[in-house]
Amino acid sequence: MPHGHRHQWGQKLSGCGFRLTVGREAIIDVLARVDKHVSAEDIFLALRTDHPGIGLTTVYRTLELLVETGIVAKFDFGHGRAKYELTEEFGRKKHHHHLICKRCQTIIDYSDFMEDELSYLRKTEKGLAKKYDFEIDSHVINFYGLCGACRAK
Amino acid sequence: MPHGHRHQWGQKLSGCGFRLTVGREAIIDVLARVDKHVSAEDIFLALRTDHPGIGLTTVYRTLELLVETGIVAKFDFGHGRAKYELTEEFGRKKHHHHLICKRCQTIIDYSDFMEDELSYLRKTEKGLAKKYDFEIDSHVINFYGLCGACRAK
DNA sequence: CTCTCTGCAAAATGTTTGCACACTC
DNA sequence: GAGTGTGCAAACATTTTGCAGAGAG
Repeated sequence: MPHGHRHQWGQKLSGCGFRLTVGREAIIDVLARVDKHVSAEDIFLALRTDHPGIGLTTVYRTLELLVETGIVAKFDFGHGRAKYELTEEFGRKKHHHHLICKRCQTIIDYSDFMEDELSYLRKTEKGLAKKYDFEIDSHVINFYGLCGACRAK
Repeated sequence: MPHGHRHQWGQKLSGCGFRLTVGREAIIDVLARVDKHVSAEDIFLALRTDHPGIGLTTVYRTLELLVETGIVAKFDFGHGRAKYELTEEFGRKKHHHHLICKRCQTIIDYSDFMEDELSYLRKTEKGLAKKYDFEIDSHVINFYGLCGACRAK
């Protein structure tokens, strides 16, 4: 099932003049398996079992490459470490946004209410692009607050 | 003119059991003067002339305190350093969002199109709060892309 | 006078870089 | 075989912490 995607990113990488290496494949595999935001270290640790040879440096360098080529998206939630996940085009996960608990720092991904978002975004992006001469290609929407568990305390 | 605000945050701080020190006042003054996102180091450097005694450590500790008490908002745009600015309640700046250039990392604040946003947010926040048992108190909306100058190159 | 706040230096954290060797194409 | 990719160690940048002394209430 993931083979369609695998070929996709393989083509993308070699199409951009980058080589398909064992390390890169393993890193993308981890991202595809976990299906949530992970840090570079998360990936590094996940690789320890099957690919103990891959160093943290390679993980960082590969992630940078994947972000450049649009295979991976990088997020910074302000908790000290960057998080990464496959983009909509290359992963299984559909477009989503974040609910971030200020206390326990849990991040909930949601894909609800996207119809409302769509109409708002279309108008806003169009207006902003025109007014500020800015070509918008992506957006991040985060809601901050307290999750139920933290409020209960 | 800034005195109304000054008293506001002074009361907030002492009300929370924190002391009003020269350093804290100077740091909030910088934030009030610059009226844009600044890093801890930006503040530290801005203080070098009038308050050379204030160390970077104090800036960090004060900012943490101000974020806790809701006087300052902390942003992380993923460019390595956190940025701070006075919250809507304590600063002159009204509610805004960000346009971030992926190439030159310029951040444009905009306050346009807020009417469209308001209706979208009201619906979405309400729906999310209910579905995920989450008490939302703030949000961040960032648009990423290329500014006119970078596109011209 | 008490207790918080502060500067300094050092530590901790996350990420990047230099270099020689390894592997892909 | 040519040239990109990699591991390791060291460098780097930002932020945090320990401690003794200074300052606010």
